[in-house]
Amino acid sequence: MRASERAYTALREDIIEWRLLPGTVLAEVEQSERLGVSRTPLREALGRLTAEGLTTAGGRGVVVTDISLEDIDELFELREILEGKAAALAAVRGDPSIFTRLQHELLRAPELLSGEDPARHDYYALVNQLDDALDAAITNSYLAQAMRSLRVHLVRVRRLASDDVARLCAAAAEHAAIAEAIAAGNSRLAEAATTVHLHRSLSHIKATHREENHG
Amino acid sequence: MRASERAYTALREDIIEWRLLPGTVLAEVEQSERLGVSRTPLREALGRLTAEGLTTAGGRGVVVTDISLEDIDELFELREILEGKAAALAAVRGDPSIFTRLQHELLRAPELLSGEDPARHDYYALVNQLDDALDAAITNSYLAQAMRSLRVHLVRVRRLASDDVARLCAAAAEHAAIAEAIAAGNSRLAEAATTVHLHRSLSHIKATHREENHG
DNA sequence: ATGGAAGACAGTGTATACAGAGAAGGTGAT
DNA sequence: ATCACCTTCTCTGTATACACTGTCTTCCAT
Repeated sequence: MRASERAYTALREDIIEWRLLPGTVLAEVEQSERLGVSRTPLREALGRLTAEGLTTAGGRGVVVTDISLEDIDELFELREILEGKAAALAAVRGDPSIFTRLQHELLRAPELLSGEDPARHDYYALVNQLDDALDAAITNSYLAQAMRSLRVHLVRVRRLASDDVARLCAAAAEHAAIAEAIAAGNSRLAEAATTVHLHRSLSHIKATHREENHG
Repeated sequence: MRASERAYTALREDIIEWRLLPGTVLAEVEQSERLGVSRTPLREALGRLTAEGLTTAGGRGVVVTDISLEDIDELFELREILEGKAAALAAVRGDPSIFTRLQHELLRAPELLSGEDPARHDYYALVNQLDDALDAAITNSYLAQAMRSLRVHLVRVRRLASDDVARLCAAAAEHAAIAEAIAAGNSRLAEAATTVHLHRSLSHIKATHREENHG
């Protein structure tokens, strides 16, 4: 694996997992020594992170981007636009059998969550399958690219919320509803189901965020 | 100005103006010598171009991205999603007086086009003002960023179409209609006017593109 | 004549050295 | 004591040298 790739992956993980907090300055010599790569591949990694919006190159050095509550609102506003339309397009263009299968698997998600995996690996893999199926069904690389770039920030926000089993079960049911609507070819229902899901996710995130601030 | 910035700007111009055609391989040594910069800043420029989608880093070297007719359809599909919603949001959140002023200036656009500027500089500056006003009005940096990244590709496509005065006058009238709807606070009308405008633009581009292929 | 292997070459990926700019701290003068 | 200026240091931006990988060509053997 290339050194720049390693540096990029490591820094991205550190930012998403909130080990590198917003406002942290990523000095080139410091980070290159920490990650065991030279400055050149590190600069490439920082460039990619800045292009994704995880860092900003304003003035002196590269700084980890902050995510405020207003940012989360804006993030979900765009998410609703993109994913709502994507679900509608998938309902028209997608292969129903794929989404029917995903719907049934999502309805069995509570079984996955009762397992002892603290990282909920199987659960998130299943949700990623739905995302991938959406990307493939819409047959629009620009839209898919826009959604991919948003998901990076979303994962970062998600780490702020408490992933309790109750919410994840509810989210799986909402995902199943989206898959069902797509499989049925009902674009308006698919878009509506996506809107509902995103609003519930946002409410959950905000609620847990408020709790943390008051705790 | 930094060398990497110069290289980025020059390459970007060359790609947008179709001086570097799709499929061209941008070898590092070759381009660094041509642009008079070292390989290091050139690599940074290529990285930014690749992040924007103007080039791809697949396998051997960096290659200028191709734009097919299907790509244009996908591009405008996403554009309609983003700009339609942006117009609707601007109608709710924007300052009406700004868009009223832009509406009136756009209605006088035919005067600008009757001038002898072959680059239509004043005209495009006015259209850019509308884009900037939209960006500011929506108060959503993620949506604004998504639209900005699309506009790069749009400018590239626009260079394919013949910018005849008739079409530009019609486009100005359509822009004025969008501004009017935003100023009136009518979000549904603003979105509809945007949809109409984009469909007409797309039809025009496709028509001229067909002509060129048959000519 | 054809296939395979080896060497040369081209081109990227990485490291390091050097230069310039900006900030911080200290010192002198008022 | 405070302010201004100068020095110095640290950091980024750039250039260049080196290494490695993949490919193409050529030569030898069958």
